[in-house]
Amino acid sequence: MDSRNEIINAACQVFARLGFRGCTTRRIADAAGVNEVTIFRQFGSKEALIREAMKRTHSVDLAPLPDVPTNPERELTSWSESFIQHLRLRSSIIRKTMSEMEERPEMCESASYVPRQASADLCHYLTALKRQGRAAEKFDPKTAAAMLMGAIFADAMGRGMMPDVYPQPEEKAAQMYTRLLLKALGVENGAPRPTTKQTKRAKQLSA
Amino acid sequence: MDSRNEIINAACQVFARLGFRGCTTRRIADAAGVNEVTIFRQFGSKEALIREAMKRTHSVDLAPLPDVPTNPERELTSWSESFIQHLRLRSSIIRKTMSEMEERPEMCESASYVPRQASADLCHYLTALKRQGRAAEKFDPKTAAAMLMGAIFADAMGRGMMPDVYPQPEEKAAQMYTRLLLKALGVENGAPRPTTKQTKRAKQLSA
DNA sequence: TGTGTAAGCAAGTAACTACTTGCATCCCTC
DNA sequence: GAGGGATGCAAGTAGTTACTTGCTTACACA
Repeated sequence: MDSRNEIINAACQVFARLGFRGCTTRRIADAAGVNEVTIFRQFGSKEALIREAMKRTHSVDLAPLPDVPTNPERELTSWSESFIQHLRLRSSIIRKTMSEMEERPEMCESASYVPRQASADLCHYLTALKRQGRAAEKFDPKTAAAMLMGAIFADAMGRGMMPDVYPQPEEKAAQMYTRLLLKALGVENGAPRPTTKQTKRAKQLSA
Repeated sequence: MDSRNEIINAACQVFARLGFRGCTTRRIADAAGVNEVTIFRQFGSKEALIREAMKRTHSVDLAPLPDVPTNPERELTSWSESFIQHLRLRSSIIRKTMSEMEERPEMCESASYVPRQASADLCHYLTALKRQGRAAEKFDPKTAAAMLMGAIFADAMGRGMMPDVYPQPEEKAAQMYTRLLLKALGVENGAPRPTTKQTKRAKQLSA
């Protein structure tokens, strides 16, 4: 039962390098150190194998974002950093998947799980930030989330190809995007700004 | 000499749909309404044909951005809109190119021309904006440019796959990203804010 | 009217593709 | 030690791939 795992891992690697058409059963077998026939005995067909391999690579858990923001810059920065790292580690396979998706729409479901989850988490956090009255500017959480995630995604996909287009140093990029976003939202790192409701309470407290 | 053009166009279409490995000479010939042998007589090899086809698809001129900003919101929004439209029209071929690039690095040069140009134009504009003293916040032009372009790029690539993750309506997305960026930079649409140098002159003038 | 050039067509090459079959070998378990 | 399941190996199938060759047709130009 171990060869099964090795085959799936090998399939992931070869797929990331060469895409669906390029990852032939022979190449997968070579990479797995296994006879080509074993693949067909284990999975029935190349398509079934790739389906399993994709299911595995795309089921990942993201770093969580707190339900109640306390330090937006720190919390968002560390989320952004873990997200960009996730994308960078998988940039090859993500590129391949995005390119195959039109031809093989069944890949879409598993592949879109992570970005959907990330977007939902981020939107939820930004909405909480807004409700806390910490944002000086009006903004649409979905647009803001798409902006930050888009910047991170493009960086992870494009930096290898055009390093001079993206901010330096690479390790600070996620932080820089995050800070820029927080400025757009008018979020400072101090205590929540009073909302109209909170104002009375705040005044009473300070009196 | 006309069949040459039709072959190149067909090659672009088939490549956009199926990528390098999927765009077989037979399929290209069918799409061009031409005998397969003609391809080899005209271009010598499939690789040479694809090279020419890529050269053609990636040589595009972008909407210009003025050297001297006057109305940042209007100017940047219309630039963003033309950029996102450019990417949307070519999303299939861009996805394919990005996915093939690791395997065929020679594609990189022609494919990276447009985003490099766009980044340079945008950086130049944002730097001018800064020098004019119109930005209330300090910012790194390259980071800001990467952020806006990243948001636009991710939208153009990802909306088809996950429409609910991106801001609605689609036609306003570029504008929304642009506005968010301008807020991050602290740019208002009025006259340039005085810089320290300009302050004296401004005071003299107003006195 | 003759000539050159671009194209079509039919056929064929060698390599590769996913996938199958038959048989030998291993190791685990009863 | 016998049986069974997983694996390896050699061979083969039918289809596809890029690319070639030889011959024919069509049109343009002189």
